[in-house]
Amino acid sequence: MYEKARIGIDPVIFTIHENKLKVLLRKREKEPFKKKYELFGGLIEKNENAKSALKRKLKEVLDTNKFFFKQFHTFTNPKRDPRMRTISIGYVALIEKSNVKNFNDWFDINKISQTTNHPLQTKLAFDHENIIRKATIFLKENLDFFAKHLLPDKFPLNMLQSIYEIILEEKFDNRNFRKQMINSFVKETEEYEKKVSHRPAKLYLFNG
Amino acid sequence: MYEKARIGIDPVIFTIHENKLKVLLRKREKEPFKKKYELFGGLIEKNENAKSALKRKLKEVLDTNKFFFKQFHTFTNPKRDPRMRTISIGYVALIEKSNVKNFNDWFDINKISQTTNHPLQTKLAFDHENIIRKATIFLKENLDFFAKHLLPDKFPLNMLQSIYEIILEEKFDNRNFRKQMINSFVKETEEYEKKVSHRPAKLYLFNG
DNA sequence: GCAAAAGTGTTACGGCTACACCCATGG
DNA sequence: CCATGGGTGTAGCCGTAACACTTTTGC
Repeated sequence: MYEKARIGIDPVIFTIHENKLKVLLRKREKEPFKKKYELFGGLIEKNENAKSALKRKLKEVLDTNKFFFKQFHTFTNPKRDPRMRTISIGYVALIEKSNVKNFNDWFDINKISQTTNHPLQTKLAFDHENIIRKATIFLKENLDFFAKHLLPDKFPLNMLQSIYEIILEEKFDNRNFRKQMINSFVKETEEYEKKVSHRPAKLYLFNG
Repeated sequence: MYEKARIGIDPVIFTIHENKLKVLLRKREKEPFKKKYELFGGLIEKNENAKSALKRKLKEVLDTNKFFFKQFHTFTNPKRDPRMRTISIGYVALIEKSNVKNFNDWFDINKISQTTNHPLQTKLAFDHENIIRKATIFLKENLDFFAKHLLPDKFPLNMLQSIYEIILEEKFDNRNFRKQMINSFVKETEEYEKKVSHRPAKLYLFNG
């Protein structure tokens, strides 16, 4: 016989800060998983679809409407929440760092997943470590489409390169990287960086 | 306040038959959407995850365990089922045609989506036309990984090429196609096609 | 004038595209 | 011997990779 379930949404919220890929987490104050870290999830309400629930939750958590998100996988293990059957729709969410109010609760992705080797002693609540792992893979696979949401409208090409290098954990040749981006995704503006104590960079825009 | 929902799984089951990409559908016998066609969906039961529910359902519908499937999107519109709130996890499922028992209920994908231009008069129940459309896009985008599940273990290269051509609706140069596949996905065997009234093709296998 | 980061051009290589004819088998 | 589909090689082009020095600004 079928069983009804609560429908959760779990956004894995990423930003780039201090040259690290970071995820927003909070510490649980109640059981289960008291004092473990978790994603800022929520539940879908009556007459609401997942997208609206997600927007509502992100607005509440981030205190802005300036974010991007995309669904990547739905998690349905019947024991994933020990209290009550709850499935969760996983989203990747991206916010540009100048829209972030404070960086207290943001964690370096590489500091989180280093616990992966200790399956019995995970730092994270529920299946959230798994959700974050899958979200990170999804982010890497789709970086060409997602990178713009981690940048201001106008940005120096080297900032774009550094986002690729941080997320893909790989260095790129500066000349080749510029050529590729100009050929496919970005175009130059007439503006320049300001107030930097070195040669100011030309600013670029994403096409389309 | 949150609302519990039924959790459905909706596999879009594809095969290649008579040089067409076909989807398995059934005609509804009851309201709502009586006499419209629908996917062979199901509901997740107690203590069951989506993957098990899907396997159970596919086994029942296809009368075999020889199929492949992959989750691609979850549909959550609160009005998608007029009877009761039901979200649905969409899967692409693939079956090789020699494992199909009969082809009565299989529909050419291009005959289904030609109704897309008439939004007020869809042939399909619920949001299943939308689910099929998204599944088809997902199949196209991932064909390099999925093609093997539409073929027998050992197959002629030209059969692989025809699968690419049917699904992507695009012709490929035979020499170039062979070189690419041999370089990346397949290797030859020592076996040949049998009982064909022309030069028998060498059979190939997927790597790994 | 020094520190810091921006910006730029060329060559070599490899992969991709375009293209047309011969081969093996059954009937 | 004919019909049917299987199978093959090469040359040109294009994109990618490798590589190091000059420029602009603030201080």
